[in-house]
Amino acid sequence: MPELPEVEVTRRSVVNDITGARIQHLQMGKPLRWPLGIEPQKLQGQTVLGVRRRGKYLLFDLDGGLLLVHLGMSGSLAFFANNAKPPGPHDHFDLGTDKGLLRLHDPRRFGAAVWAASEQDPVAQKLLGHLGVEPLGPDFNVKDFHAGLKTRSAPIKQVLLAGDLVVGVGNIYASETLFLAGIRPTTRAKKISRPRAEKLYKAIIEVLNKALGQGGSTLRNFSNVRGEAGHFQVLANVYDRAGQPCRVCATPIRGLVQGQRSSYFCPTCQKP
DNA sequence: ATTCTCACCTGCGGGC
DNA sequence: TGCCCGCAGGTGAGAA
Repeated sequence: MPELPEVEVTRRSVVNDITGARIQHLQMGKPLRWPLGIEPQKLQGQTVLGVRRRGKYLLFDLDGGLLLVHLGMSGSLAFFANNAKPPGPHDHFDLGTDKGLLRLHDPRRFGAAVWAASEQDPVAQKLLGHLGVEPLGPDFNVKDFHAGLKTRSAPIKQVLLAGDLVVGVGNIYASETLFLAGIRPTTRAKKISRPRAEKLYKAIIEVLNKALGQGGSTLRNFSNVRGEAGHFQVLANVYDRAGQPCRVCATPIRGLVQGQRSSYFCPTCQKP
């Protein structure tokens, strides 16, 4: 489910609720992708200092360490200021605090909550160390982006998804940004010229910001911590629109599979 | 070093 | 109605 916009929407919707909260209890459900890595009771009494985002990870800064949360494919967070229901069969991580209960709901359990002493902790570095630049941050620039593309022979769609050049672009927004840039998903990254790299660079920023403004995309069940869905999906130009007419030129959108992930493109608007 | 494939897990929609 | 299949917003590990 969640790509950068959804994770950032989640962060923004929870940061005021959780910042300053003192952890009172922690309850785990079924195992998630990775173990928490600490005895849950050792988090009791710690205070949440803030919530940051790195790629698709949420970083809860505690006064005694760091809690990394990933939403996987089907995860979402909910915050209950009071009277939360008991955890359901897909609620696998409950963080009870004096300000309310933060709950990770994740049917497929590809998500995770991982404790690390700090960002330099090997546990954190294993997850964050290889991540590329933040596309909505000050370090994202055309020059470095194009230089990075030049070193990769893989199809551009898969380079975007890999997250080691630029983070946060997942399966929906990869197809959408490539449509906006007029580049086919199969185009080899190193073949992309500087002008086209610049179009793609701008498209990434534009698409992610637009999705943020729509509260993200809700295909099945994504919502922010107040249970509100996103609306970007209805604005998608190509994602999940195989066979439907391109919104620009009416050519039927094509679908294909790359690296076991579906891609979508307009054969007229997007050039190899 | 980079690229590719697999694995993890559950639910849902489509076709028969 | 019910079963089976394929597919779903991610990503680390291991192989090639």
